[in-house]
Amino acid sequence: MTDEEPRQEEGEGRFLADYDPHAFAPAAVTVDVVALTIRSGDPHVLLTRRAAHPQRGWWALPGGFVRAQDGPDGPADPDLPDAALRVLSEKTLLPTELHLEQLGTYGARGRDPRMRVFSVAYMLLAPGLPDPRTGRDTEEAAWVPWRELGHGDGAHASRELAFDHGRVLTDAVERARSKLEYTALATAFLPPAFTITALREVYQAVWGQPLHAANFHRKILATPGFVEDTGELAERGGAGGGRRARLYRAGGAALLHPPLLRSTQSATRGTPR
Amino acid sequence: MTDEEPRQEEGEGRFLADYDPHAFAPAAVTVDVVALTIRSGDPHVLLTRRAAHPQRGWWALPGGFVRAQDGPDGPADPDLPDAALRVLSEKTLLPTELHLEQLGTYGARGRDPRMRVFSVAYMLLAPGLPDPRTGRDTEEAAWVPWRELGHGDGAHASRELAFDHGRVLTDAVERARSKLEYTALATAFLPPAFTITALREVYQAVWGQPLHAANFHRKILATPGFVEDTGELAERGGAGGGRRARLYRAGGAALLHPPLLRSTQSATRGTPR
DNA sequence: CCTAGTTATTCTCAGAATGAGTTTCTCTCT
DNA sequence: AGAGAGAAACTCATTCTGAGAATAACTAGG
Repeated sequence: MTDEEPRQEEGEGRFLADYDPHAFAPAAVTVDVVALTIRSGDPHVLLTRRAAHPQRGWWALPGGFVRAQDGPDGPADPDLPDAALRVLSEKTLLPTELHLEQLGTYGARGRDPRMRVFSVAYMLLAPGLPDPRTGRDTEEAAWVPWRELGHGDGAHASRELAFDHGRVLTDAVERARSKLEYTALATAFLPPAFTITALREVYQAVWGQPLHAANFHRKILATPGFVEDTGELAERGGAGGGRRARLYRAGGAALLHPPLLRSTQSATRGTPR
Repeated sequence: MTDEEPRQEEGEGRFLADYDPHAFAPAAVTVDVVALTIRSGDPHVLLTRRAAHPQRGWWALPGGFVRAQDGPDGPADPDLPDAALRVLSEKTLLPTELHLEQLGTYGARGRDPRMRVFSVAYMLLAPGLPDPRTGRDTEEAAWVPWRELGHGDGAHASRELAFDHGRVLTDAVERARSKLEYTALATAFLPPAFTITALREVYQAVWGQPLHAANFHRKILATPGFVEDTGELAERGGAGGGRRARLYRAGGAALLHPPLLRSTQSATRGTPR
C-alpha cells in the first residue's frame, strides 16, 4: 500500500482525520547494510561489534532503526535507501561514488526478543573505502575479509555473526557473484577510470577463481556498452615495469549482453580446489 | 536486527522487561502480491478493486497489513511469506504447487497518507489459476493480461494502478523475464508434467517474442538438470493431429548453466517488430 | 487403407563465440 | 642495449548458435 500521487476523493479526507495510527500493534523497521569493498585483492565486509542489547558484544552488520517520523533522534528518513546510508555513515566515510541495492526483507516472528522487527537488508558496493570510524560510542567497526567468514570457498565460518546476519551476508555474496555475470556491477568496485586488469581483478576477487587474462580482455571489449575508452593511459606499468595500460570508464550499459559467465566448471562446482 | 537464536546474557533479561514497544513512532508493514499465471498463452496478473480508503475504487495488487502480533483480526503471521499467502488466499484459490519470491520493499515517506507504511512486494508464479473469488466484501478481483497494463511490448498502460503498484508490477515483470534466462523458473508456470512445447510457450509468453522451436528443444535438453524425461507421452498431439509429445518434469537444477538468453536482438531492442 | 495436414523431434551446416596458448608492444630497471 | 614484466593482439581447434530442412508419429477425411 503506497501513495505516489495522493488523490483526494470524497470521504477520504474525513477518513484520514479519524484515523488513529497507534491502534496498530507495534512493529519496527530496521535497515542492515552489507557494505563490500575490495582491499588489496580481497573482498571485505564492514562489521560492527554491538554495543547495545540484544546480542551485545557480537559482531553484526551495521544497522539501525528506520526513522519513520520526525522525532528526538532526528528527522525522518525520506526513504529506505536514505536510512541505509545514514546508518552506514555513522561507521565509515561514504564515498561519492557508490552502488546501493536492496537485498531483501526479513521479518520472521521471534527474530528480535523486544518486538516484531522487520529488517530491510541493503548491499553497498564502493571502491577502496577507508578504515572505519571506530571508538565512537565504544562501538568497534572493522573491515573483515570474506574468507574469515566462510565465503572464501570453503564453507566454514570462523566467526559467527549476530542475529541472522550470517544468512544476510551469504545472500549478499551470492547476489554479488551472480550480478557480476549479467550486469556491469563490477565497475562499482572501481574508481571512475580503471584498467581492464583492475576489472579482471575484481572478478577474480569476488568469484574467487583465476581468469584467463587475454580472453577476459577480448570479452570485455566485445561486450557493447560495458566499458568506454578514455584515451588515457595508466600512470605506471606496475612495479617492475611493463606496458602502460589503457584506462577505461564504465559504459552506459547496466546489463551485459552477452553475459560474462563463470567457467562452466563452476556449474559442476563440487570441490573447488 | 534479528534474532534467530535468542541468547540470554546478563542484563539482557532486565533490559527486555523495561522495554516499551509503543515508545516508537507508529509504522505499518504491508505485503502486496504480484500473482502471475499464464492463461491461454498470455501472462495475466491478479488485480483487485480497492473497497476501502485510501484510493477506493482503484485497481491494485492484492495486499494487506502484516499481522505483527496476535490480535482481534486473527493470529500473527509467522513470517512475511505467510502474510503474502494469507492475503492472496482471500482472493483466489491457492494451488499446491507455487513459487513465491520476494521482490523488494518500498518505504518512501508519503506513500500512504495515513501513516508511514513499508510495503513488502512478493511475486507468485503458479500454473493455471482459476477465476478469482469475487463478490466477497464487494471487492472485485480479476485476472488481467499484461498487455492491457502496458507490458506487452509497447510502453503505454491502458489502465493505471493505485499507489505505486504500477512500478511494482513493472519490477515483477522485468524480474520474471530475466529470471527465465538464468533459472529454471519457467517450470513454475507449468503443471508437474509438461512438454517442451509447453515450456517454450511459457518463454514466448513472458518474453513476448517467438523462439525457434528446434533450437529451443536442443538447448533445453542440453542444459543439465533443467528437465527430466518422465518416459510418458502427452495425451494427444493437438487439435489437428500431430506426433504425441514427450512429457518431462522439472529437473533438480535451480540455476541454468549455460543460461537461455533472449535473442541477441533483444539487446539492441529498439523496435521489436 | 491411403493421403494430406499437423506437431514433435532430429539433422545439417555455416557463422559466431570460447578456451588455451603464443606473439607483439611498451615500459622499467640494470 | 638487453632482460624482465605487463598489456594487448593474434591463432586455432572446439563448442555453441541461428536457420532451415528432414524425419517421425499422429489425426482426419476420403
